[in-house]
Formats: sequence, structure tokens, C-alpha cells
Amino acid sequence: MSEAQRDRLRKRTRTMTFDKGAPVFSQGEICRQVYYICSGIVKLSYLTLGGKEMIKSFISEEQMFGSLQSQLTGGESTFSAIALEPLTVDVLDYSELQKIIDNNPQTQKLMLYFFQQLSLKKEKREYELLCLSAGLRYQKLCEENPGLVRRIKQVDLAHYLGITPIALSRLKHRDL
Amino acid sequence: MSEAQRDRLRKRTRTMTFDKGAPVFSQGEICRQVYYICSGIVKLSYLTLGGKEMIKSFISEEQMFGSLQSQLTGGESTFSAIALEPLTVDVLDYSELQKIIDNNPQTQKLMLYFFQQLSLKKEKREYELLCLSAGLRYQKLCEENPGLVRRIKQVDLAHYLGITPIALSRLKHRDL
DNA sequence: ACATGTAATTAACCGAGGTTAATTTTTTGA
DNA sequence: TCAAAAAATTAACCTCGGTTAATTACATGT
Repeated sequence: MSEAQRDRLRKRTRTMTFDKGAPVFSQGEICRQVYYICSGIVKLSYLTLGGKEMIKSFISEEQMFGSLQSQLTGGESTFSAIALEPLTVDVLDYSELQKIIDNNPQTQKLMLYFFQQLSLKKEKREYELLCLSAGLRYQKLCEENPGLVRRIKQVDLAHYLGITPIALSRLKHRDL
Repeated sequence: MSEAQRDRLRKRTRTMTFDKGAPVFSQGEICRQVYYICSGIVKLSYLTLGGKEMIKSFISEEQMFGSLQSQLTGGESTFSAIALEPLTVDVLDYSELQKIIDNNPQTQKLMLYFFQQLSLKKEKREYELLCLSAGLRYQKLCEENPGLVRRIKQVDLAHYLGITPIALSRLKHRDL
């Protein structure tokens, strides 16, 4: 990306902060922004029909998030983004990004790369949900992302693993 | 895409056929091809540590498949692709596609679109695996893709839903 | 330091889905 | 059309995770 374009991007970017526990956007809203985390951590989570929470993923420093559904189809977000710690993000309209992409093959390549990586990441998650037991998923998470595990409450970890916090407590303490 | 490019693509494309039950590629192999299904249907499936099969997805006419893992990182495929019916596919090396993408913004846009849609699809699957019970997943599949359900054996449907064929039989016949 | 709210653990009970195995139904090919 | 193979169903039993609820440990702020 050229320096001029970087500048253009910077001008259109604004910084926002959120308190711990505050939603960045909520399930059912249309949210066309792209967020880049400067500090803090968010959970992306579904509220199920039965009123339970299930967590898609955690996003932390130097990572991006947003509602694909809103950005790509204009529809309502299927999930919420909630700050788990005091949060500072850089915010950009997806339409701005789109404009830059449209007349800049270099940026387009970046976006292509981003979505390829996202596809890979989602494929990995699909594998874990389909093929691993909750216990193995927890073990794997501890190995691959010990920092995250330390930073995040058990309720949220459990909902990420697809189980209840009670079940997580059980499998942590059961002899292996 | 220009007609000239279409021609170029056609020249580099070869047609292959597979018998019912034959693998197009197998878990652990490196497979850098892209496959476009002319007729037939394949399952993309994992063989788990415990020797059980879990199905990622079904791909049928006019859809594409391949190993992202191999194409993007050069690694071994994490899953197998197996024909569920006599299969005819058009095959293209990913590197060929890559070449065309690299010096053609229009194609790049197409690829970007493809990966965006793939990301959306995987996000939907993640939601279903996390938030819906096996019963609801089956119901949803029947509503959204009745053709697929008719075409595919229960063993495979069950492994796609993440349960055993016995459990699927049970929930089909239990009073609702 | 203490009190209050929040998080985590533990226990008792229940149900959905896994497992093995026997049985019936459907498909397939000679 | 009939026999053999493959697929689907059913039954009996078991395990893991869900639920409710009580208990303990941990934070937080004043």
C-alpha cells in the first residue's frame, strides 16, 4: 500500500473506546464498520433461541473484527461483539475500505489474503467442533493459546468450547 | 473475464471421472488442484484419531472444491474428498489459477468474492454446530436442502450432523 | 479489613447421544 | 426372481454433559 493511501485510510479512521462489558455492536443490528483492536479483547457471541450464549471467537490486540453478514450482504449481524476488558479500537467504514479495494489491486490482494486466512481459520474451527470432544478442545486451546486462557473467564471459555461452565470445571478437575 | 482468458483456462483444464466410492484426494496428501463438479457429488471428510469419519461438507454440481490447506500453505490436506456417485470433474492446477489472478484484477475480484462467500458459509456452519442441537440441525438441513437429504445415505448425513447413524435414525422416528 | 457481589466448584439427578449387537428393510446383481 | 450384501431400525446399557441448587473462593470498593 502506498504512503498516500495509508494517509487516506488514517484520515477516515476514528478511534473509539468501550468499557468492559459494553457491546461494540449487537446481534440484530446492521453494522458496516471494520474494527481493529489497539488494546483489549472482545468476544463475538450468539444469543441462542433458548437464551443461552455461545461464543464464536475471541479477538485481541492487532486483530480485526466486524459483521461479515452486514458488510457483504447488508443484513443484520448474526452475533454481538462485547468488550471483555477496557477496549480501544480503530474504526473504519467498510464502504471506505471497499472504495480503496476497488481501484487498487494491491489492496485487493491484501483483502483476498485476509479472507483466505479467515476461511482457513474457520475450517480449523469446524474441524475442532466436529471431531474433538470438549475435553480435547480445551486441552488444545490451553496448548495453543495459554495467554487467552489466562485472560478469559471460565464462563466465556466454556461457551467458546460449546459447553457449560459447570462442565468445564468438571473436566478441568477430573483426573486425566 | 475476457474470452481469451476463458480460452486459456479451458486449455489448462482437464476432465476426469471417478467411480462411486473412489477418493479424489485423501487426507494427508498434498493436493494443489481445484475441482469443478460437472456431475455427481462428493463428501469432504475427516478421519478422526478414533478412526471415525466426520463430514465437513457435501459438494455437488456446479460447485468447486479443493484443499485450502494445500493450496494456500502447501501443507497436506486435512481431509479426504470421496465420490458418493459416479463423478465427472474439471480439474485445474491452483498455480494456474494463481497466475491468472496475479495479473488480472477482474479475476482477483472473483476470487475475493469466492473466499468471502466461503467465509460466510463456514460462519453459518460454525453457528449451527455451536448453537443448534443435532435434531434442529437435521430439521434445518431437510428444509434448506431436501434434494441433498434424498440423495445422501444416512450414515453420511449423520456424520455431517456430527452424530452416529443410530442417533439419526432415533431422532427421525421419535415423536416431535 | 470487611462486606458485598461475582466466579468457580461440587453434588445429585436427568436426558441425549454413543456402543454393541440383533433384526428388519432395501438394494443389488446373478 | 431370488440370494447376498448393504443400509436402516430397534433394543439394552452406559457415559458425558446439562440442570438446579447449595457451597466455597475470589474480587471489588469503601
